[in-house]
Amino acid sequence: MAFPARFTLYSARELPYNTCPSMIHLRLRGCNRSILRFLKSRPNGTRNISSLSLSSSAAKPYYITTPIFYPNAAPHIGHLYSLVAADVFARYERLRRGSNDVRFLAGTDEHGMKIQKAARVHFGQIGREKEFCDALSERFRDLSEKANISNTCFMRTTSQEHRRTVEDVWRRLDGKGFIYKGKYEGWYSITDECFYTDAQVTTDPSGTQKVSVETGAVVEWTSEENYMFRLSAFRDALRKHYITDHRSVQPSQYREDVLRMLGDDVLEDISISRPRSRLEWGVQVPADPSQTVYVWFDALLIYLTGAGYPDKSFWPADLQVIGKDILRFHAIYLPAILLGLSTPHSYSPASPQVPAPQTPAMPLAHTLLSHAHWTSGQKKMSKSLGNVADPLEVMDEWGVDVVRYYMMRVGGKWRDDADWSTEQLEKHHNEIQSLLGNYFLRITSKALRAIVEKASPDPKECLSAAAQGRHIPPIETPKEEHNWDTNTALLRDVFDLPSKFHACMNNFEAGKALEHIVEVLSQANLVLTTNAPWATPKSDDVAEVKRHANFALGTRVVGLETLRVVAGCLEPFMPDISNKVQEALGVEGGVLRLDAVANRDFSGGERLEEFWARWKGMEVQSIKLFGPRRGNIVKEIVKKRKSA
RNA sequence: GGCGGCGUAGCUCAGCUGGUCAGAGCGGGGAUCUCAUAAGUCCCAGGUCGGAGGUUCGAGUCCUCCCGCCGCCA
Repeated sequence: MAFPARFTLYSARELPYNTCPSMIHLRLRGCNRSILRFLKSRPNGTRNISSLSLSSSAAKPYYITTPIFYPNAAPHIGHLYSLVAADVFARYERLRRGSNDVRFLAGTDEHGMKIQKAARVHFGQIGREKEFCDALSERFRDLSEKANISNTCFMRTTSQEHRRTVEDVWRRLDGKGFIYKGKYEGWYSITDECFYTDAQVTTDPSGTQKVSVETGAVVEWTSEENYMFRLSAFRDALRKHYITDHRSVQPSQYREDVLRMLGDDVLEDISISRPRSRLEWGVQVPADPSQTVYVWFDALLIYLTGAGYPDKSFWPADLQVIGKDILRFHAIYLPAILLGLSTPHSYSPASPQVPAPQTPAMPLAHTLLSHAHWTSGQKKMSKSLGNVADPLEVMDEWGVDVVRYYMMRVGGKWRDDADWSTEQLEKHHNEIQSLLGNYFLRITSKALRAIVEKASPDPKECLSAAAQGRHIPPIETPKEEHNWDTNTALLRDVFDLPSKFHACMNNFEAGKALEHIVEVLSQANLVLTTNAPWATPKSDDVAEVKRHANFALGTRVVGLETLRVVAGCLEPFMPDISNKVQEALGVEGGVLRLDAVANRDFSGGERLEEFWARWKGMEVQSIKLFGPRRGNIVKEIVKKRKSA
């Protein structure tokens, strides 16, 4: 077990990682991909490592989270969407930092009534919830692996360490008076696991029972003792935070939604426990065996557990990707809890609003990225409508990267519900295949290479000439058939791409970032057609033939450079495709820092010059980047429609 | 019921503080080159910018009302 780097056990328990059955945290310093590869090659892969952090700098690692999924339902497109969105930013951050200093949490939310009930139905006996969850949770781990999500840990709310987090947070809040015992009354729905107010229930058509207006679930009037959390005490502090911090919630419309939620008359305290008699599958309230911590309180704290709580070296989260349906929990409840943990004061009725501390022990997450949902046929996906797409199947059929591309290209604006359809998926498959895959083949074709062999300059000269608007050899009035201006224009846009790309990603505009990439690729295809470097020279004159060969080489090298930069930017979105291109171009390791992607002045970029040099006479292998083009699905659908 | 948002070419949508704003992409139709294992390129959309009023020299762009969707809250 020779390890090329030092590692330290991160959890309190001194268990060697290779013998621990389930929960190990490793913190590896100064290590590289080979360790990850090594770990993944082990029989269990990374599965018995619940957290792995690679750290190479003193700065706080970037911490990004996805929602943790309730595993009772099968993985669907929405889960994949959250995962991919977070993965794009995780991978982007690695590129930007030029290191793997990113902690990326995914996981499952496993407590609660639904699971308890389902497990009992499944096994026909009680007490086997954990076993039940093990299987369910695995499906989400599979989804993440299949989709090439680069999460560094997969946390489950049923883990021991998480229980300790929940208990500790509870005690601290309780110690400061933010938790009190209250009587809770309302219309309770067992299926929805929540209480409704009078206005939220109605009598069902048969007139025999009350049901929830929203879900139609049967409700019954229930009264019980609960522990309450003083959410109301944090309203002012939260409002201030969201008014001041414009990056706090993205896209901005959701920040306005949050402010609206906080702007209502009063922020009600919320119930955070359930009688244990009804809910056993959950964390027991410290020092009160009759109550179980309510699931959402439990679940939200996973982000702290994932950050190593009570250790704070990863906290706060830099980015929390969530669906808009859980905005309230992440924008109000969790921050209120964090404020409660941070404040040095205890609750006092005399000053019911708790101010946010100057230097909070547990700061709020920097940014919440809230995304909309996927619909199908403009309707919510639901089992009853039978319009639920299976993400695993879809990835099998279309390829992981194509699905990722589609999701981010269409759903990368985050704010509007996007419609999922095979037609659209096919269109986007064809789009990227043509723009990138086909362009790659065009640039690397044998025919073009044959022409280029007669050229004299080296790739660096070509790029330098194109960048500066020169011709090789120099000429006063270039002929139309080999005018380098098109190359110059393309190269300028290629060099502009990374900064545009950075600007978008920095604003969490993934869709727009992809748009810029698509624009460059479109232009590249156009330039290639315009230049037609494969055309036979119009004159037999030796100098003309030579000039043409040079022009063809210039066009080809600018094309290769376009591919290199595009592939670099595309890496967060389509990691596999991107790496294929980068490997073919001779970009070592498939990793390229974005700040090194473009080197406008052609000086000091040693690495760049290295692979440019390599392109001289290099056989960049023509490879197929995508699966076969799909042309029939749309046509068939149209046919059906016409005949119907 | 309250608050907020949306309604622009067949589809998906751009249009910031009112004056080249009537657009892009896709689909569809036509043409064309041929380097491409998967093609590329060019041309073609006459949509009363949901409807009705109003402000203004001038409004998808501001105001009012109405219609239709969608969120959040009650």
